[in-house]
Amino acid sequence: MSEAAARKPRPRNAAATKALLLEAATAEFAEYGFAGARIDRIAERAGANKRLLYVYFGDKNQLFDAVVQEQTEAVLEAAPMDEGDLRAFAIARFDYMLANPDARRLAAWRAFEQTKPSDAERGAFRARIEAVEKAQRAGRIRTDIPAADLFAFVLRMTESWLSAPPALLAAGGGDPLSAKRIQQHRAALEAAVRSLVEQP
Amino acid sequence: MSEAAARKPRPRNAAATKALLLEAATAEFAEYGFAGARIDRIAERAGANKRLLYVYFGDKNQLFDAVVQEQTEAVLEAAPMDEGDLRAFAIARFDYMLANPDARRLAAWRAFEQTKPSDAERGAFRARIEAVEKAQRAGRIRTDIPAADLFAFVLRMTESWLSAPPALLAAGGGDPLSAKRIQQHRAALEAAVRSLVEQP
DNA sequence: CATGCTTGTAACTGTTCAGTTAGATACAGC
DNA sequence: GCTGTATCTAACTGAACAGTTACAAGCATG
Repeated sequence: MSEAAARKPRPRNAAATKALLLEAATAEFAEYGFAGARIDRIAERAGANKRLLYVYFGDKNQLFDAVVQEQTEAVLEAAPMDEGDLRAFAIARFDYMLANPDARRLAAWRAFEQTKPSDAERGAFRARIEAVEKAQRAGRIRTDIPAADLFAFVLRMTESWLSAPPALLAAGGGDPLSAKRIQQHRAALEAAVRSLVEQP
Repeated sequence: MSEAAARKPRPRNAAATKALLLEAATAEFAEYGFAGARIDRIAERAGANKRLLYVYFGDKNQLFDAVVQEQTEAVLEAAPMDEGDLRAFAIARFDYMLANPDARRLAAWRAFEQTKPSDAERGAFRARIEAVEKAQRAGRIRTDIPAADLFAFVLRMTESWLSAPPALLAAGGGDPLSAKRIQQHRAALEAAVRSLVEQP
């Protein structure tokens, strides 16, 4: 019993433990991707026992799905697109990605891992494309490029700097991620999207 | 000896075997990423013995470096940028990525991987940025967006459709990767880059 | 204060993996 | 043909990994 007394079991709180595990998993998957992520490391990050991970989430795949779903919803909510305003959408998405590096990296990983998209995610994209189409019909933005293509361009442009190849960032002078440089790029993004979407 | 006769050892050709292994490794890393790639599967793909992989390339990390370096050089060569012509660059890069899915996936991987970029790669990016700056000074393209930012936008736009989130491609109607749709997007890319780079 | 369900832990298991060992076969120079 | 070196192979090894087992302790309800 001398040993047992030395242990310090964590206070019992299922919801809090589950949230800690999800948070730890988010960081782990963002850092290493799905294949590179380690279950033991996630449990350690969360300060929880590995077993609980299986109790709460099933297996590694389901845990990854849970992380992806939460992050996807957060990004979609953070960057809405009212009235097909691609410029506002781009800036909102850029700001969110700037504030949430894990979300940025998970988005990149997900593009790579090619998992089947959920109906909800597909629906969210469809709604955005339709909003762009509506703006086209209203004559607010150019019509010579299909709405889906226009949206795809803008989507990628929001990540152009923050997820640029390291070699590209290193090629320029100065610190590419200083607050000042980031603000400069943010202004560039706004100007670029404006030029891209306006009637030619 | 009865068994030995049944085996069919491959003809001896070090250079050919090495090339086969590199090709197989490229496909494997493109498909699964670094952590997901399997050494045994690479050897099997190449129809060569695993041991040779260690003889020719060292270990998994060095093999990955060899693949990345080869692919990086190929992409840089396929999409040059003469006179800071971003439009021609974008189309050339798009066409190359269209014809080389492995290169596309490896580029996506490299974009967010944290490894230190090589001097050669950094130099290649620097040369491209300088070409854009030169075009700016010559008054051929807009100057209100820094050359590096402009280049980063165009770089990403070349991958917007081919590496779009699956949910986005699935949201549109029809087959997003049919030859006809691809050509439509190619034209959209050309128009988009033109609008983006011209003097506002 | 007993019973049963929830939350937690440590130690274990079977498998898969990168990397190694020991040795066989082709081929070039003598 | 004999010998040494380069090329190739199958079988092995130790570590790492996802997932499991067996059990302990808290906590609510009678």
